[in-house]
Amino acid sequence: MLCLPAGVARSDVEELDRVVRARVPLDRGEALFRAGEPFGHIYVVRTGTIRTTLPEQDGSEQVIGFHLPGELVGLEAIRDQYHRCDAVALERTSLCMLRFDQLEELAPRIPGLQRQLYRLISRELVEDQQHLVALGRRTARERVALFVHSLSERLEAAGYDGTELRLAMSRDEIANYLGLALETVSRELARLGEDGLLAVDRRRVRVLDRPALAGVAGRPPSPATGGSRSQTSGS
Amino acid sequence: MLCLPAGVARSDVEELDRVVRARVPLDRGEALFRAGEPFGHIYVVRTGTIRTTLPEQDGSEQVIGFHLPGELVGLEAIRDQYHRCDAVALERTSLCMLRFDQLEELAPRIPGLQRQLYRLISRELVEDQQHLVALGRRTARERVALFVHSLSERLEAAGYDGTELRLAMSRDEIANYLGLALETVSRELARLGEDGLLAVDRRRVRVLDRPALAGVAGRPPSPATGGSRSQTSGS
DNA sequence: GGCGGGACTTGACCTGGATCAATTCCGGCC
DNA sequence: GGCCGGAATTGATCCAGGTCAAGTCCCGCC
Repeated sequence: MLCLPAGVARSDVEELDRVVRARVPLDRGEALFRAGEPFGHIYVVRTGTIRTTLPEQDGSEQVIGFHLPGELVGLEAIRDQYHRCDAVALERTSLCMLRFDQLEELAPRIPGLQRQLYRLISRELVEDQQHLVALGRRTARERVALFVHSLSERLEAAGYDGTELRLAMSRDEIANYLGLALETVSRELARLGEDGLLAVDRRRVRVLDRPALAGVAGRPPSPATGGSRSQTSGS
Repeated sequence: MLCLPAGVARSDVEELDRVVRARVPLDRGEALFRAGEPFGHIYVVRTGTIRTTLPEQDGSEQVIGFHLPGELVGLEAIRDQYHRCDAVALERTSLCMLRFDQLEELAPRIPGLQRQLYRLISRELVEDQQHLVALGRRTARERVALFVHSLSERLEAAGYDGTELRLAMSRDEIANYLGLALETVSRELARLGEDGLLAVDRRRVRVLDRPALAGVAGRPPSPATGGSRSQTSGS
């Protein structure tokens, strides 16, 4: 039930509880924070999905990330002590809210907590980098495949079934995230369906051929972290 | 001369010196680390430029970032304890090499150091997010303008002249970074020159009209951190 | 100082995905 | 159960930028 559980001794639980100020429940569409608000807490998603967007000066928004259970939200604000993006719940979502100053003070004193915190931060960095790869010179098909594949992997990492996804986000939001038009996302999802990699029914997506999906996505084939090159299955 | 200087008391300098294992000098083209190598240190750029790239399975590489003086390199490796990108010097570069485990142990004990570390990490996150904005549905012109503008700002943050840039990276690397073809980068730089925003001479770029550049880049006009919307200057 | 080669520029053409425009579908509500 | 509205699909056209193809320039090296 804790938010940063790895390797934390039972005896430290009550100390941690001081930091975890609250379990924040949000309804679909509610904001966790908005760009410009002062920074004070970081958040861990427990259930649900948080979308972060960077407001553009022309009024539009760039979707920066979708945060799934176990992932952190709000780190970008540490630098300047105010939030630079909006964070909104895409569905009923529950989060842990951690006072950052207390966490900072407590983390070094609890074995494993500091390390766990660094790992989670690093994970966000890695997530952004995946995103960068998706946006840099890849075809629409590859982007969409990478998106679904990444969602699938992350849901599995959070203990969910990674083959049976219920997308919390609209086509429009996916398109924005991937740097595509929403029509293109729709078309490419349909095509991945026709090709037998996915079964797409509105926001319900079933991964039918994980290796082929990973192939199209341009991701290493498996949890096998070897160095061997391998072919993408050419549809 | 220190690498993480902000707010660190003089008396702690020698402790810090234990952590700073070495000043690493790299020649143009030399690697700081490669994807797959075990993680042990993080690095602070002192002078020069580091390029980080994520290897793709098809053998190509996605340029993830350019790291300028004062910026951190190697954070992505904390998560899995091995590096997932290549880091290479684009010119003669000098870095501080910090043993991460010692830094972890020391940081909480030196007032200001921990906070400074968090800030630098957060900065990397923010930098990646800028990059994401650049890649998400922007025109080639906007991307290139944003790139130059961001370089300019960061160089100024590092104490350099932000109007007189010497690009350490090739057109090809910029193109990869921005998700464009190198010919397009060349053309758009030329166009920004024709329009009087920049003076471009090979790798020498002078910023002639900063506000207009920021406008094209879609960035808020100035260091004025108000909330007021403002117009982009047309052409 | 001349030579070779990589980096950059410039031009012509072509295509992937954006844009515009209906149409369908589903889910909530009365 | 029928109606309404937002979300998604599907189709037709168009264009920004990719690709291909010459040049040109500069810099290091002999």
